[in-house]
Amino acid sequence: MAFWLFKSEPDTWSWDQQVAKGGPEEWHGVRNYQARNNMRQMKLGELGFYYHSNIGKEIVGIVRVAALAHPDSTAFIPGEKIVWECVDIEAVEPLKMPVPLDVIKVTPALKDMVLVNNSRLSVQPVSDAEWAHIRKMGGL
DNA sequence: GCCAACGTTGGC
DNA sequence: GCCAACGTTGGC
Repeated sequence: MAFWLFKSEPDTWSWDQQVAKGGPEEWHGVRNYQARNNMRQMKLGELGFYYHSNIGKEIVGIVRVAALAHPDSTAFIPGEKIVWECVDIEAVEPLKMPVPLDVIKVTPALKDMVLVNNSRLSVQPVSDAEWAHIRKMGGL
């Protein structure tokens, strides 16, 4: 069981919209090979954090992988091979208290998080220890 | 709004 | 295959 982190600009697609969706939603639009490869490794039912970049800059909720990686329907160019893929995710529950980036940065147990060291990667792995730590900080 | 970090593109 | 130029992301 691996853990993940999904980044989204709330301007584009926010946690509230994800919740309002009430079910699985394609995590489309990822155009980065590392992020795609992470999605390919996801298994059904695995959990991830939902992070708001730019506005908020905090982890706000927990999502579940609801469909394995499949071709990204927004990446279709006639005559070209589809290289971009996405999983589907659905909202599970919000953190009772969002965990902001600046707090993560000053927490020694979280100093190796990808979010701290490669903030531009939009789909990231999270270690078991980091997962447990942030859950607790978030009041779950 | 600025800029650092990173990824991609394209000339050689 | 290298690397400079460029575009994008995202924190500040």
